Amino acid sequence: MKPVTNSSHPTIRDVARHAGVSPGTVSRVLNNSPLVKETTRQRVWEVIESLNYTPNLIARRLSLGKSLRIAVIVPFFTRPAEVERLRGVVNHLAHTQYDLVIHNIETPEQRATDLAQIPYREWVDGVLVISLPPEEEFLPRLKTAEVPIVFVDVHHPELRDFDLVNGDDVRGGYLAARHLIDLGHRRIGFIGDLPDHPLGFTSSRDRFEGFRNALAEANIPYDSNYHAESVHGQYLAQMLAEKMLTLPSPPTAIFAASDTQAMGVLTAARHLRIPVPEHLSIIGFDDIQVAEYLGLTTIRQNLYASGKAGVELLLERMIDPKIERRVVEIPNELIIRSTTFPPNS
Amino acid sequence: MKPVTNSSHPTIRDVARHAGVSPGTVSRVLNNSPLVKETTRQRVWEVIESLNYTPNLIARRLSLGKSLRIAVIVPFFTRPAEVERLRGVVNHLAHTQYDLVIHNIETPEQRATDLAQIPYREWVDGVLVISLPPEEEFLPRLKTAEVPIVFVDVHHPELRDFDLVNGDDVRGGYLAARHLIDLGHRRIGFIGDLPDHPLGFTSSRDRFEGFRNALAEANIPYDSNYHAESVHGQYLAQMLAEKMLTLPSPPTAIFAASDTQAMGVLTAARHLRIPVPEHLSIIGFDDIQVAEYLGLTTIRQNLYASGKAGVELLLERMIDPKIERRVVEIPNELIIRSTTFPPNS
DNA sequence: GGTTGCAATGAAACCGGTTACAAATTCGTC
DNA sequence: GACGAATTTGTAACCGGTTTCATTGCAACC
Repeated sequence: MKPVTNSSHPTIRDVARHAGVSPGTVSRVLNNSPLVKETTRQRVWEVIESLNYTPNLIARRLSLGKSLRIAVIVPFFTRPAEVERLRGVVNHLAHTQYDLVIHNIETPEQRATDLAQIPYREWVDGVLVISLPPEEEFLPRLKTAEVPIVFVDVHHPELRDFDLVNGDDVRGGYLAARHLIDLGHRRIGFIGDLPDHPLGFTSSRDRFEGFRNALAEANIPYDSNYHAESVHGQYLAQMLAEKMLTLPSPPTAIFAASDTQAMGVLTAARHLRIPVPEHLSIIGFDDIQVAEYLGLTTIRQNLYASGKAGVELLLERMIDPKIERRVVEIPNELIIRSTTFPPNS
Repeated sequence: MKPVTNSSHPTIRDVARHAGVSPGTVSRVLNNSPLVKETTRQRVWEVIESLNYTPNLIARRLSLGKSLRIAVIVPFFTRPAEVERLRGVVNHLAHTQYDLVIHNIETPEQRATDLAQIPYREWVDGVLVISLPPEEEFLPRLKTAEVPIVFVDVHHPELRDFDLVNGDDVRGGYLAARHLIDLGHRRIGFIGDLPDHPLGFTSSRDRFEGFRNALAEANIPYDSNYHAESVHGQYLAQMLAEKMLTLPSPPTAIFAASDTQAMGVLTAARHLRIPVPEHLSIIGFDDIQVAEYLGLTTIRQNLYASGKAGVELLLERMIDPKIERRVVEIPNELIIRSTTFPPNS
């Protein structure tokens, strides 16, 4: 046994030398191969512990041809809803050997760069795309990517071949409108995002679709005065709401396509001194954390569960790429709090 | 020139073969070495592009002995304040060749595992520890770690050897109290976290210290009735506030050690029908996103800047480990909104 | 024309694991 | 005690880059 002269970290060959075996045997011990005699296994473990040896993951990756890493591509990851999804991802991944690399996307250019580079075996073993519809031109490349890709919260007709985790925005919008209709409202406003977001988000549009379905079902005609859209944000929603609420015949209820926008509507009502919910009912979407504090009636998406489900699908597909394609639906839920009430007739 | 028979990704040797040069030369071209003739460089680039070659980062890491990766260790990364810091980190890192791996910590055990394993050269090239004081027993190990470590928002006397990025919680607490005192308040309550948090957070304690300093400076005696602490959370803060506000001589103003807790105080006031700010002033800390919506007076920490500064320090130290140790202070700022007002005497 | 010197390139070792294959050891049986 | 089979171990190639060192090619100079 030579003394340890190496000041840096010991390698598998150091361990082998000290234990009087070959590097291959040490590798087998580390990987719990059954092909090692019990006494040898113990001797090797003793040396490993006495040397404080830890395997070099990078070498391991190279030799295995795997990166042991998963990328998640997510827009505006500081938004409350995305954070909650990410929490599901991170916590589930903590129990595995995989690392998580987060790619934050805020512009279409960033998305193009990342979607183009990521799906190569050398970089990551799997990709989770959250809330980010791919551009048409990238679809062929994604379909032939060498690593599995799972989409979470992405509604796009061309994703028929991928594993998906989705909430049903159309149904969520339906639930919201239905709730207002059931309370007796007939003049119901909608405030959402612009339908042509540069990153192609569809949730607002889909929620509106469900909203319209519910209205149609109840024979309430569509009134374009009660329909307003703008770039996502609380303040702009407030502006739209103030305009809508000062119409000659204002709505008695407003469905906002997100809780953030619902907060804008709440502010507008406060400004105009319209009592909520007595004279104006407001319902949001997402159930972000502050919604409970505000007593905001909303549609809850189980965001944590959607992140977790996404990782699970991805890990399973990484193990066996041939399993049948699956679609997980995360149900929406109506959370009734104190901003909705029957109209005062 | 042989045809491309290899279905998988081309390697540096494929490029070399097609360009009629050696792998070493291709590597030099890729790394912009000046030791390559211009004509050769062009020929190699042409082949690289025609083959759609991209270097295998893992092999590169192994060969360079670097992981090209940075770890950030952060507790409860879904909390609004941490998210905002992370945004500073992620966005700044996007321009570099480094990847980010996030380790979410929610228990002391997790912290122990991660702090013990991470600082080895094989795993990461640098570590950013956010809001997480190390346990005493780990300090020696951190001091002899092989990779640079930068602490952000960690106040601990034993970190004299590390680069630090900190807000001044004591001063922030002072600013908050000072504001209330300047408005004329004399009966001022404090609601914060328990001083002995399992993860050792110190911010609430420090903010209280600044608070007491301001009181002492104004000759306001300390009254333990006006001092309450509990586990972090909105609801528990509400309970404490309700108790404090039903004292025979309740405070006219309350400083909450976080905006989350300030929201609990707001709820308490609403329950007890105490008008804010006319009969009760409330000031928080952090300036989380919803604070603006609520009109909450608070102390703003520039969280984005602190995350960004942390990465900058880390990257600089990774380039040159011998540079002088630095401490960056992120100033706090009093944001006056509509929950503070002179007491009605 | 023969050196000298420098720029450009190639060959091969190396990073630290994994693994196919060959070799050695152990075991059971006759 | 010898034999074959089963078990265990060693050897060496390999993953795909980087880099040291040796070598080549070419121009400049005497």
